[in-house]
Amino acid sequence: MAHHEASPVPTASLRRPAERVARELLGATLVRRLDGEILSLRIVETEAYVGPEDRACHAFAGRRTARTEVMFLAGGHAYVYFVYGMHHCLNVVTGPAERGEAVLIRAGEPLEGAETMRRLRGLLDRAPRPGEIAGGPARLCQALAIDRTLDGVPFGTGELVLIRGRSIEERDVVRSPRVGVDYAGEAAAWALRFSVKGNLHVSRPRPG
DNA sequence: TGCGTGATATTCT
DNA sequence: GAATATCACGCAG
Repeated sequence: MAHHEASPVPTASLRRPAERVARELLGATLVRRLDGEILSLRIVETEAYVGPEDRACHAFAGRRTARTEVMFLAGGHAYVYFVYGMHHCLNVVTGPAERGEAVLIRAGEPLEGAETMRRLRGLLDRAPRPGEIAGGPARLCQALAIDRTLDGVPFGTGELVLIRGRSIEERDVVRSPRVGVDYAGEAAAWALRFSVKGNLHVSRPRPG
């Protein structure tokens, strides 16, 4: 048993700007409670979607639809969307209510419940390589059984919890452009992808 | 390197 | 309403 109590990421800290939250969530632990079992992973890669002025953000220009509605809740809620006909992606809503910004959780390093995550990923028959379980936003959701039923749930009170981790040193943080947002004009070049330098669980394409 | 796959947003009638 | 374009991806090959 660890000496220090596991302390949740304070909700107030999630109500700050997405760029800052994305940086600070590196090294934090994402906990998923699934049928009483605890699955957890250490967050090693995130992306900030900074709000109305960000063309890559689903809530660009304040666009408010059935899908994006939870992005306008106050920071600290989960925003889960479905894309490409088969994939889910998990975001942490950030900022104050009505802003429409979020942080995409892109990759994690399995901690507790790795066996169950392997099963959920269909990788029980062989030894997965680093990053194969949760290296990528859709893989991470599959490994943690996250889908739209979790859209809008608050972090910290049930199925999803964020736990503070040892903070990542500045020299170990890599900033690079976000993945798959070439359509977003000048925003495509903004360095809002954060990852832990050299970590093998970070998704492709590798930053840098 | 292609492409599945279906929800979503946008643009028509 | 309906047609169409697009997509914050992953895997096969």
